[in-house]
Amino acid sequence: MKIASVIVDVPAKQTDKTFDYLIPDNLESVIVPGVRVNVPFGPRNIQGFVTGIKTESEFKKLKEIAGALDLKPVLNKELLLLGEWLTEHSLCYRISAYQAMLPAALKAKYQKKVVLTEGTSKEDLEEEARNLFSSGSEASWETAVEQNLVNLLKRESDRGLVDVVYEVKDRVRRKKLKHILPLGDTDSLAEQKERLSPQAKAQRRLLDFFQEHPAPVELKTLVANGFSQAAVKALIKAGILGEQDMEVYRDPYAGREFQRQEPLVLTEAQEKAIAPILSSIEEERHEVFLLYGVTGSGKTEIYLQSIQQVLEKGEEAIVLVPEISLTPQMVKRFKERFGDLVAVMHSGLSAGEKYDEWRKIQRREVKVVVGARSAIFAPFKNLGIIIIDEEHETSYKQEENPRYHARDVAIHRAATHRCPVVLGSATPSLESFARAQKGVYTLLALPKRMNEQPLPEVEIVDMREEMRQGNRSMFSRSLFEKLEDRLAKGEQTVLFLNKRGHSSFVMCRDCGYVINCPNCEITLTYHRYQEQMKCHYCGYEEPVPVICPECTSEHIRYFGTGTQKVEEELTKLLPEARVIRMDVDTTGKKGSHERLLNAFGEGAADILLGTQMIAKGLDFPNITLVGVLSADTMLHLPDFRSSEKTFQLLTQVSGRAGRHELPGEVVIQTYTPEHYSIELAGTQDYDRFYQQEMMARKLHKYPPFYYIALVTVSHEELMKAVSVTEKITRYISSRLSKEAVVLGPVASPIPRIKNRYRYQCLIKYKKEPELRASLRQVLDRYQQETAKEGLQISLDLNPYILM
DNA sequence: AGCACGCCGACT
DNA sequence: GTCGGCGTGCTC
Repeated sequence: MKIASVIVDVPAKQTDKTFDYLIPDNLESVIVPGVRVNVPFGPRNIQGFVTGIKTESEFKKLKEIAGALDLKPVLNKELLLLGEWLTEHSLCYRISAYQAMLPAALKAKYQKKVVLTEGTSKEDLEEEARNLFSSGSEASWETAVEQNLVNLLKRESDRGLVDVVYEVKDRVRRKKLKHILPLGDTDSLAEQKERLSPQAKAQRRLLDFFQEHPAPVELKTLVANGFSQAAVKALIKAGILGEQDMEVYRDPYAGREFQRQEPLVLTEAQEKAIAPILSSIEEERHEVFLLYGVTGSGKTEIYLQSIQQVLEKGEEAIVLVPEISLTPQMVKRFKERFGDLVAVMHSGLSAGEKYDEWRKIQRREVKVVVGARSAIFAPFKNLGIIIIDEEHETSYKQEENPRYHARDVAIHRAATHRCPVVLGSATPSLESFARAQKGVYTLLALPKRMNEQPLPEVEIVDMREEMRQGNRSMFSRSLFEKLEDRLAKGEQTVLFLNKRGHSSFVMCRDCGYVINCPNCEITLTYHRYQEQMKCHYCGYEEPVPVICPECTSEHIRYFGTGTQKVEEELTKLLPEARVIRMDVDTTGKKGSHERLLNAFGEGAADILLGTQMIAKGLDFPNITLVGVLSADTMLHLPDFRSSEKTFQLLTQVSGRAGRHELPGEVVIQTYTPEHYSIELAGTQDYDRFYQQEMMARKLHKYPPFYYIALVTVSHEELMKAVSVTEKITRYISSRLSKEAVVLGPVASPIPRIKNRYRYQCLIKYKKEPELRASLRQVLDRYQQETAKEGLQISLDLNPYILM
């Protein structure tokens, strides 16, 4: 008998290994590595992934696999290996790695139920237990617990009257639609038609139709074409037509017409940049390219034509974009070029839609996937290229287990497939640019905009000076004048602010009391719309205070500026201006993001006001002014990348202006105009910024000169968190070389979240082959306390958020 | 992670 | 003498 090795769906240290199961005869052909199975595990049934087949096991009392969930493996050989690599690389459990690689719809749902045993009727049970089974022979375990019947049921179970069963359910709902099809061939249809009663005109017409199209047709389509349901029903009853539920894909882009677009003629600069990529594709050589091109320099066309080449070779392509629902224009360009060969995967899709897109890939029905981070795991078999657009974006790093960076996964996969990776950006991450400088990546530069338009003129306004001149408004005089000017000319403006809500916090003017979250060490944010104070970390909400809780003063003031407040201010100052506001609050609903953007593109508003999310992708000819209300809000975050992020964001936002015929202008308002990331964003001088920032990183021993790893320990008791972090810090220090720097224990920048104290230890290192093993040791050492005493230890090799 | 098993104190 | 509390260790 054959034996399968299975990774079970229990994310825990002790179960992070394979378990062996016998393969029952009837499943022998189905059970291959990569299929999901149901297996008995202790007293319950759970899901697992088959990772290997063998004929012998050290374990003697093997159980049998209960069932297979797939007929075709959901993980191919490459992805199974990639999962192992990911486990090693990010120090997570293997099951977590595999689950991260699949759409959420393929995750198991568990249900615990009580069922009457065969031959038992509910009258046999004790009275209290009977009404539990009022609606049949089974009841959910949850309601049994609610009704306090657990003990009773245990007795009944001992008497053999009930059983407790564990059900593993697939979440997948394949969408099915009723289709109508002729049961006989065309000739028999003609025959049947003759036999119909002469009055049955409609039925005759229907048969005419099917004689011409002998394929299944959706009932809805028939009705839409003027056939009546009655006629269809009659023919089904007569046994001439049949109905069948057929699986269809949910298509998020259904009904959208994409006009076929042919490749554009490349500029000389583009030709020069694409040549090495094409030859790498041709020679099946793995190489990483950094495509460094200013906004509007035509990177996308290079992506498109590289993919074209890959498709001609019969291979496949993955394109990662930061968060695709944000860039409908990007999707459009891919669909226009490659039509139905494109699958799209992003967070705006429902679980079912994501699953359907994933299936198209699995069934080889598409050749290109355009998607956010997790699309890097697309189950293609012949990858010919991987493209990561806006390579510097932090959303490529997953901030929960497995904590992977899509760039690393991309390079790993591309190496196995011997194909190129193209990292594109106008403001590359320091890490990538440094690698390109060192020759690890190949640098391809597109220094000019395609239309030869100069980059927009940037004015940096010192808001301290405005204040001194008596301007207390949130708009500098210069920005306000320009706003009025655009309004008069009928041109559009984008105003950018990186904060949501109304005002960031509420403070008492008499005693200085600031309202904090009771569970987290963080100030509550005022949300005007719901008149609530909200915590962005734990979701805690409370009404806005009327009097100060500390000193009962009534002088409560709102500080900081949010998008809502700017909007109000705008309507006050420029009542005739039509404003569209875009932030998490107004784009929460599916599709609203795209709707708002389209409305702006069609000229439904003069001013687009928004947060981060409007920084990229929007490309409208009528935008001639971009205003950044406060450039320094993120500069002061406790994060060594804050300068880099500020520079990238400002450059990105500035690029929104004047992309077409009309020249653009940018106004950046700041309280620290002398800071190099703001000053150099003003002149759009990436190279000088790179030099400056590299010096700072070298000095403080940060990436790309050093790698970093972060250990965060959290516990309800402060002392426990501190002492564990201290022990860990000491242990790690003892295991590393003298070159490594171990900082800690220190309180996290957010020292308490959801009533848990947080301490951390930061490790900076260049080469420490022992580090991963040591960190695993740490997890092992504290495993019991993690399981029982509510201790949490999180490890992040290459963290992007140091909080 | 669940869950059973087992050992201890409080009770019909 | 039994019920139910939680600590311990296993799940192929």
